[in-house]
Amino acid sequence: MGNNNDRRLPRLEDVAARANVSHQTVSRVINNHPNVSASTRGRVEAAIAELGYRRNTAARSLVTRRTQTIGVLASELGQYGPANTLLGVQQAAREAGYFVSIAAIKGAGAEAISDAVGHLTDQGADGLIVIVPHDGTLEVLEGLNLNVPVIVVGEAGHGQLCGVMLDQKLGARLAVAHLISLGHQRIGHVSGPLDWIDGQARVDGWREELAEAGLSDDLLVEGDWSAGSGYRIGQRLAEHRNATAVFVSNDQMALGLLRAFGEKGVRVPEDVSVIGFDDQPESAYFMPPLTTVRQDFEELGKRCMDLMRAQVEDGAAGGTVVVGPELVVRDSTAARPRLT
Amino acid sequence: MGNNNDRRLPRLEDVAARANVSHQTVSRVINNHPNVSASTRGRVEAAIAELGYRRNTAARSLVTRRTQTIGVLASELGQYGPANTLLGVQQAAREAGYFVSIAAIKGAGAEAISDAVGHLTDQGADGLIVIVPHDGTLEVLEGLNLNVPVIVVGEAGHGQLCGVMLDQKLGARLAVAHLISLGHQRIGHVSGPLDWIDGQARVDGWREELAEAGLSDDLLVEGDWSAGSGYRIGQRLAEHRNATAVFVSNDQMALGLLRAFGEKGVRVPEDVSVIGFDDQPESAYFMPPLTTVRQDFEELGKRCMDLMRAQVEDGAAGGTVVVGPELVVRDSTAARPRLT
DNA sequence: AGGGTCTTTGTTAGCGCTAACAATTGTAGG
DNA sequence: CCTACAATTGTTAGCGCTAACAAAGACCCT
Repeated sequence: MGNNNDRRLPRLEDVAARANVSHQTVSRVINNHPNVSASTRGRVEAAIAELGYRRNTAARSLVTRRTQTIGVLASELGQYGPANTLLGVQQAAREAGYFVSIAAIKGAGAEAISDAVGHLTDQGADGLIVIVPHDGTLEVLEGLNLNVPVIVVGEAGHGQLCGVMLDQKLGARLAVAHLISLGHQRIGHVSGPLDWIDGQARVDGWREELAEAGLSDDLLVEGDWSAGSGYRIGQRLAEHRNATAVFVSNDQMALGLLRAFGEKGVRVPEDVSVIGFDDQPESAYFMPPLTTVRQDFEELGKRCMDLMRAQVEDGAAGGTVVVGPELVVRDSTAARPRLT
Repeated sequence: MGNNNDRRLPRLEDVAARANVSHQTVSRVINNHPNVSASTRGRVEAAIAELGYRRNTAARSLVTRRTQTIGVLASELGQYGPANTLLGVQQAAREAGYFVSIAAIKGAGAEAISDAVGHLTDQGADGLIVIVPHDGTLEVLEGLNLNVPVIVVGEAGHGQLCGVMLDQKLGARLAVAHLISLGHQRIGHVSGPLDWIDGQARVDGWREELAEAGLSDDLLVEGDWSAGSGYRIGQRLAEHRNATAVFVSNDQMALGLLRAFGEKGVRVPEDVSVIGFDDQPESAYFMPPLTTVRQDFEELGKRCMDLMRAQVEDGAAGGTVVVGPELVVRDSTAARPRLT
C-alpha cells in the first residue's frame, strides 16, 4: 500500500501538483473549508490518498499559533484515580483531534509544579489539565500567571482557573447515610491526609451527614492513603472497639483495615461495618467484598476535555463541573450488631 | 519578574535587538554553538533572561525536522505495571529535554494500534515507545513500516524494532525455585492470558524450573489477570486440593485466590503456599502478606529512553535490554505441609 | 447586454527558526 | 605592510503551512 517516497514526505505542493490545483486549495480541502467544489475536493482527496499525504503539524502550528496539544500535569500516576482520569482525558482528546503531552511529578512542591508547567508551555500546549490532588496546587498555578486555559481536576474553579471535580462530599455523605440507614450510631472515619483536597472533602461530608443525624463526629483518624496506614490504624481500632462502623477514605486503606481486623478477630461485617471510597476493580474481591463509593474517573477526564475545548476553541469563560458519585453496596456493611 | 509584553511572545529578533547582535547569534547561544565570544554570550543570556524568551518549538521543528517528542503508545494504563513504566519513561525523557506524547488504546487490535501510531506520527514524534503487553503487537508494528525508531516494552527486539524487557522467565523461575526450596513438589500455576507476552513467558519459566527439578507441570490454569478470575480459579483449586503451592502470574489474581481460599477454609500458608508476581504496593497488606516477584517498572522506562536517545541522536542500531526481577518473601509461602 | 453578487480558485506574504554561506575582524608570518 | 587563516558575527533563504487578498467565473436581475 504505502509507497516509499524516498526522501521527504509529500507536502501540500506535491498533492496540489497531482490534483492540478494550487496548494491553497489543498489546504482548504484538509481544513474543510466550505468553498470548494465537489469535483475539486474529490480530485484532491484522491491525490492525498495516493501520496499518503499527512499534514506537517509544526508548519501548521507555526502559522496558526495553535499546537493542538493539551498538556497534562499529573502526580501520583501510579494510583488508580489519576491514571484513569488521564485515560479519559486522552481518549476524549484524541477523538477531538488533540495531542496529549504529559509531565509527571512526584509530590506537589511549588518548584516541581512550575518546572513541569514550564516544560508543557515550552512545547506550546494550547491548554493545561492539572491532576495534582494536593492542597495548594491551585495557589501555585495562580502564581504562575499563565496565558493558556488551565483546568484543575478535583478542585473548584477559582478566578481564571477552571475546575472539574467529583462531588467528594456527596460521596462521603452517601457512605455515611448508608451506614446510618443500617442502624449504626458510632461511625468512625479513617481519612486521607488532610492536606489533600479529596481527603478534607470526605471528612467534611462525613461530619455533615453525622451532624444532620445528630450523631457524634469524634472518631476521626488520619491515614496516608496507603494500605499500610489502614493496617496500622485498623490494629488500633480493633483494640478500642468504640465504633460499629468505619467509613474509610479510600479502598486501599480499607484493605489494610480489613486485614488488621481479620488478624485481631474482629469480624466484618458482623462486628464492624467497613465502607471504602473509589471502587477500584479489586475491591469486589477483598475479604469480604467491599461496600464503597464509586467514582467515574474516565467520565471526569472527558468532562475536562469538553471544558478545555470550550475554552480553547470558543474562548468560553471558566467554570466548575461536578460529576456525581455512586454507592456500591457489597458485603462489608451490615446492620448494627445488637450488643453495642 | 516576567514582564507582560502585551501581544506576542518575544522572538529571537527581540532578544537580538536587545543584545545588539543578529538573531543568528542568539540562535547560536541557545544551541550552544562553540564560536561565540564570552562577552557576547553573556549579553545575549542577559537579554534572554530579561525578556523571558523561550524558543518556539514549532518553528524549530519545522526546520530541523525533529520535534523532540517521544510518542508513547500504551494499553492497560490503569494497571500498575504499564502506568509505572510510563512514569519512568516520562521522567527520563524530561531530563533529556524530550516531550512525551501519549496515545492510549484499549486491547491490542491491529486497527487500534495502527490508529494510535498514526496519531503519534502525525504529531511528528521522533520515536515511539510501545507499552502494549499483548502477543502480536510486534507483528502489527512491523507491518506499519515506520520510519522512526520504535522500542517495544516487554518483548525481545526483532529486526528494526528494539526491545526492553523484564526477565519474566527468570522471575517465574525464582518464584518456583523458592517453592521447591520449601519442599513443595506439587506446584500449580495460575497463568495470565496465554496471548499476553508476559503470561506466556511466566508459564515457560514455571515449566522449565519444574522440569529441572523433575517435577510435574500438569497443574496449569489460565486466568485473565483480574482478581475476579483469581477468585473463581481459587474456588476450584480449593475443592481439588491437588497442589501444596500455587504460583500466580500476578498479584491481583493472587488476591482473588486468597479470598477464595479463605472462604473455603484453606489456610495460607499452612495448607497451601501462594506466590504472586509484580509486587504492587498493596501486596504487602494482603491476608496474608504476599510473597511475590518484584519488577522495577520505572527502571524499565528509563532504559527505554536510554535506548531511544542512542537511536535518535546517534543513529545506533536496535537491540534488546533486559532488566532483572527480584524475589520478595513475605508470609504467603511456607514449608510444605507434612500431610500431603 | 451590462452591472451586481456570489462562488470558486490562485497569488503573495510571513509565522520563527536554523543552515549555509558571506562578511568582518583579529592575528601571525613573510 | 600585506597576505593567509582562523575566529566571530551577519545576511539570506527556506522549512510547510495558513491568512488575506486578488482574480476569475457563474449566475441573476433589470
